[in-house]
Amino acid sequence: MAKVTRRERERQQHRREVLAAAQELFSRKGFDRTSMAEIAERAEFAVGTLYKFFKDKKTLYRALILDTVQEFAQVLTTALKTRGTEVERLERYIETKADLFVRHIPTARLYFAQTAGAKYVPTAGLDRDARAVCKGVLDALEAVFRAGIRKGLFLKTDPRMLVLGLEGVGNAFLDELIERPDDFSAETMAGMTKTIFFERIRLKAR
Amino acid sequence: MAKVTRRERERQQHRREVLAAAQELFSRKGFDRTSMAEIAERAEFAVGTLYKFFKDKKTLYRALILDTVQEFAQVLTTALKTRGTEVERLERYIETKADLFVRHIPTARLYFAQTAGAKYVPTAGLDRDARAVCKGVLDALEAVFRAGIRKGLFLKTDPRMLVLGLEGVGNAFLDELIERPDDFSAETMAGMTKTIFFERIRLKAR
DNA sequence: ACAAACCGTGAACCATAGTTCATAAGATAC
DNA sequence: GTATCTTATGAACTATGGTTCACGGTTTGT
Repeated sequence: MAKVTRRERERQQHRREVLAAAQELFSRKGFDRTSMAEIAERAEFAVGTLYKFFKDKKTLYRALILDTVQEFAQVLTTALKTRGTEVERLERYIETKADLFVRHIPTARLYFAQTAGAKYVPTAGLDRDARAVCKGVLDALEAVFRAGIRKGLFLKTDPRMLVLGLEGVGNAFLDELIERPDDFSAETMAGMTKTIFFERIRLKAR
Repeated sequence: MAKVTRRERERQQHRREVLAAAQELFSRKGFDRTSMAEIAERAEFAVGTLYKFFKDKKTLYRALILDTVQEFAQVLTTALKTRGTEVERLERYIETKADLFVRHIPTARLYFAQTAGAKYVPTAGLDRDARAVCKGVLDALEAVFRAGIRKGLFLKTDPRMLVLGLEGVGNAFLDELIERPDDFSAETMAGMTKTIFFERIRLKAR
């Protein structure tokens, strides 16, 4: 008998189905406005079944967030570690992020909920280790800026400020992209981010 | 008998006290996680009393948001309408906003909840006219960019993009400022916003 | 001084939604 | 084929929190 039996495989499959349903609902309506009954209905299970997979609602949410965040963080840090100058690496980060977000909008919303919007989301405080993963990405970003500053590529400032700034512009555009996906392309958004952050917006000197 | 009797004055005072309590709680914990009982306790009234002032919880929240948002919008649009080049006006906007936000942190959180974080806040949809007020500020901002572009001060792009970008950077810094007010001053934050947005971050050409 | 109007009270009411559990259905093992 | 173990079910239970309302105290007007 194989270690991974059909039973176990199906169980895991069902678990994933629950997570998928939860992802759709949580990302659209947030933690408090999504009920276990809704998740159950969407996943085509009874409420009680959800509790076979997850101890309670918070645990389900946490599991979902952690999955989501880890997956994204993985891709983003990889993008940051590619070869090239610091500017090129940051540009790759921006493009990758834009691409990733348009392709996985519900996931992106949840990722946002943990990063940008975390303070206004009632679930802040449920996360802990998801937060640590997000911080990992920001730290990697900071390291790139730090290196760039050392090499004289960037203005000599607190790299944390640059991280904040880049994430600020980038997320603002991505948010727009997610909300109105038909108005602009991922490329436009990534391009604008790069322009604002690395080129001059203002044309004339004062 | 004066039109405004003592009774009416005190009633209005009590109403304001309720709003103040609600502001503190809503801004810290959000709509869903704040109970009427808590608001009542903090305002030193009985639950029933809250319903003498506001039809229900949503109405109370809406009233609060509208007050908050109008007050802020007023100050911000004024800042945008001062004399000077477009760049100067935007700079004044940035400084004013930073100053306003540090001085009124709970209010600022609520303002954010309506603008930046609105999508991840379960109360999205309660607002309507508050949203219109916020949009007014963004439109004024867009007009300034549009004028700047026409005069050749800024890159010839969609002014909406520039609005998004400026708000993105600015809010990212302000958020940091609100969360960790001791780490940085309002001036530093405003300065960084201006640097990123109007000057060059990158020093060398490619 | 009396009545009417007003304000504040908080226990009780009710709706919603998270959680449990006895039971049924199905799979696995022998 | 039967026994056993696993999984799924959803009605019932419970907790939480928004809302109501009958009441007591106080101010206002006559």
